[in-house]
Amino acid sequence: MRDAELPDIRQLPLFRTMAEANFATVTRAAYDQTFPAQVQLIDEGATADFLHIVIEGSVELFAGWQGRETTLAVLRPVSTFILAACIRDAPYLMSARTLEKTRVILVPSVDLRAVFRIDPEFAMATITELAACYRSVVRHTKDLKLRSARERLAAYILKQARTAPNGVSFLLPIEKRLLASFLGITPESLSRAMKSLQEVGAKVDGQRIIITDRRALEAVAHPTPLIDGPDHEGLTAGLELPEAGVDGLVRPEDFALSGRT
Amino acid sequence: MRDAELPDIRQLPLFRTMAEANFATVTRAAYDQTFPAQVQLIDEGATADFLHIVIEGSVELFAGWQGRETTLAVLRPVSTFILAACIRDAPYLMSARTLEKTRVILVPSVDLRAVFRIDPEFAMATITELAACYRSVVRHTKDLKLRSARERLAAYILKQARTAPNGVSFLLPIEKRLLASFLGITPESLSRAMKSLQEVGAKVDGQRIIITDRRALEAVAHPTPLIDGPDHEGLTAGLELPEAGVDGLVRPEDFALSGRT
DNA sequence: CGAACCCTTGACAGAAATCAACTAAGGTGG
DNA sequence: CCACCTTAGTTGATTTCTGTCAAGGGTTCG
Repeated sequence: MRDAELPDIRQLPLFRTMAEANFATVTRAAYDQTFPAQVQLIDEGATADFLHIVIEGSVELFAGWQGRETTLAVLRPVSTFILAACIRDAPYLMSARTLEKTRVILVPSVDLRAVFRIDPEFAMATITELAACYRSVVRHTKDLKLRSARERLAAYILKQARTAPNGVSFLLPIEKRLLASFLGITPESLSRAMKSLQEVGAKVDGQRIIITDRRALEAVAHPTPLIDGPDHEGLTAGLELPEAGVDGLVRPEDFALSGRT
Repeated sequence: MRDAELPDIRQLPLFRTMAEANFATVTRAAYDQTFPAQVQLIDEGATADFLHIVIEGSVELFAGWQGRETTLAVLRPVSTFILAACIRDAPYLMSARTLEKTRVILVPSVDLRAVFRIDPEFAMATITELAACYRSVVRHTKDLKLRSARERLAAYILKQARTAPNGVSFLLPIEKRLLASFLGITPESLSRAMKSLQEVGAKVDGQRIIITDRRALEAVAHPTPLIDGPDHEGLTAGLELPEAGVDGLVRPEDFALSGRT
């Protein structure tokens, strides 16, 4: 694989602390591949041969059953996925596909398993990473079981807004149909939920969301770190969002709506 | 703590492989406590000071939000819980309460964290355990997002039946209201779902379920290891069920119904 | 025996899915 | 450059599913 992204990977919590020699071992055997959009990287049910690391682009993790499909996470650089399946040498529970042109590093899971047997630092990092993944799914499950669709959407909007520089306006980092699937509803239901939240305190204009009444939204979502996660933790569904206003300044156009309403 | 259960704990996958000295360290600092039914052991949001191990009885893991509540798992001996929170030294995402008279070992999480830094075998076992927990929650989430309430119930029944010695009849290992909460529905909805499955192939008589048409049930549930888990893996909601016919023999009364239908 | 509590059932309300039609935006190829 | 096609998103009408509220039967336990 090419070396240009090694420093990025090395900086991941998972790889940051391991011995240099072991990092070399793992990455030497790894593949570096770039895929176009809508390529299925992983088939649910297949055996886990590679740990995947998203370097550029974005990847959807989803699962299907009886013709239905649901997305479980959307990953952006730089993050790893399907670590658990690699560890257990078990079938993937989720499929993965690229959402856009995406660069992925593939680390053979055999190498991975070999290394965290001999590198305590890496083992430690793996434990921490897995615990974080686990907690993330638990929160998602709580979200699904305790909140209604509208409440989930409100919470999602507040969560996204918190990461926005101005805290008020942001662009949806993923397509609405994908967001719907992540929230566990149909696109139609999402559309209606959005509409109903407009009357509450979230203006919607295409990809742009503008919070007009945070209090009112919070009265719907009742955000809590025990479901929505602490501020410093990344969400699974599209944080690190590409966004207008990334420079931290609030721009006039962040509040401007385009023609249609 | 008393020593009588040390061998049981030692046999847990999590502790089986670690060095004897380290096992001694961990258990020496541990508490052994017995609680009556309906005692809340853990408060969601509190910081994780102890890894818990159920020795006798059963424990419900649940979470609440805005007056609502949902159960995320029911644990029976011998199993550990809230490992992830202990590792990350983070607030518990779930509360826990005893469902009956229950004996629990409490291992201080500081000791735990100290030991898996110095014991590679224990670190390895922790990784494996966490990966299993993660996969279990992912399956639960898929169940929730991909199947309807009736389909989830059918799948649950088939799963339970597979673990029964005769494969056809078994006793619900948990109260129906608890099962409802685990499946993410109200007790009323569960009751109706049960009724509707009776016409399909699952006779219900109080706690006893008898499968009268496996094929028909499977046509509803479409069971798959990618959601329901492989045969050898334990379910989170009440496997290792206390059950008539545990000796492996099929008894006539397993098929008998009591008076009312 | 009474008081809870679990479970069930019925009637109803609300939430979300489905089916269908329509708009808008983006890309393609003539 | 424009006609055409595809796809995301919206909206409306309707059905299906699930929750809520209320009541009653049965059981357990003090």
